[in-house]
Amino acid sequence: MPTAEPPYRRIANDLAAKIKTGELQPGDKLPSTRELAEAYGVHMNTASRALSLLHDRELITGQPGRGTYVAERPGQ
Amino acid sequence: MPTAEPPYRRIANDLAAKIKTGELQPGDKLPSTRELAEAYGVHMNTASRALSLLHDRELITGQPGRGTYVAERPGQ
Amino acid sequence: MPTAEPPYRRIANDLAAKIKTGELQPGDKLPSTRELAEAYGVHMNTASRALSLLHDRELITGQPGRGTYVAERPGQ
Amino acid sequence: MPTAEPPYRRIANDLAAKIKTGELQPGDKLPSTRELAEAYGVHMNTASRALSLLHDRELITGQPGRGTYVAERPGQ
DNA sequence: GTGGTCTAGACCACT
DNA sequence: GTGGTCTAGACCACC
Repeated sequence: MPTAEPPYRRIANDLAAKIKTGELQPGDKLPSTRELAEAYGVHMNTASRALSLLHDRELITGQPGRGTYVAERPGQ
Repeated sequence: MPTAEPPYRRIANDLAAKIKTGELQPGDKLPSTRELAEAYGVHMNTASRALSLLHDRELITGQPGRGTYVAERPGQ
Repeated sequence: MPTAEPPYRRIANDLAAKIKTGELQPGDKLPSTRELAEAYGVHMNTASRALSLLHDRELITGQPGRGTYVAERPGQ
Repeated sequence: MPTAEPPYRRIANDLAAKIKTGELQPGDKLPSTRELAEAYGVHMNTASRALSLLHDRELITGQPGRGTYVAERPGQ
């Protein structure tokens, strides 16, 4: 059995999918780290890592503490 | 004698070792922050920081108010 | 109103954004822990924790007593 | 130009090389996180990550806080 | 009960 | 001066 997806990737991929399908539109505000942690039932550190990953992929922008938003050209 | 390991890391590594050796099994509940603090003779803050480190390493999971548990795939 | 982002994360993300946008360049010196604490109106501990997060993300480098600097390859 | 090696990998590889060449023998005690951080001029978080990597590769064993040691059969 | 966070003030080691 | 850590005590939200 292959290694399962780590939680932070699961969350990141979930959000990425919502962006891809248009459920989350460019410019939309994402939940805060704390809200994500509660929503997905994980530790704040895990939620933070998920957001960090999306930031790296340039799917989201902004200062997460002041509000994280879906990038205007997600995936460039 | 060179500078020693700080207590919060000592505690974190101690728990990590117990997970690695199987003394703590995936799904097992860890002692509460307060219990850990008492067991190691440190302040709650210090014990909390140790647990935070293990969260980062994805060795443990759990959310506030529900306790802390050994991750299902510790170390991925 | 849902629970907000904790200050130490807000500060960390704020600094991370400045690095990402280039407002803070690789090699630049960051404000000291004490300066950050004053600037954001928080305790030194809180500012220190924010910097620790950025260390984990490899966005900043430096050792005790020498100041903190933007990493050469922020975000790898 | 290819992405440079992140510091924590550089340190991990450095230690791994010392184990491979026999400069560090099975059973030898490794420096503490703090000592490693000082020796390599990096943050404690970075040194900690390097040790964690070696632990994952089973090159080292033990509870790092109580002392980390070169594994008896490094690389298995 | 649980974990998470903040302030306050102190100490240490290194530059 | 710098960053890193610890204690002490408090508060919050969720179960």
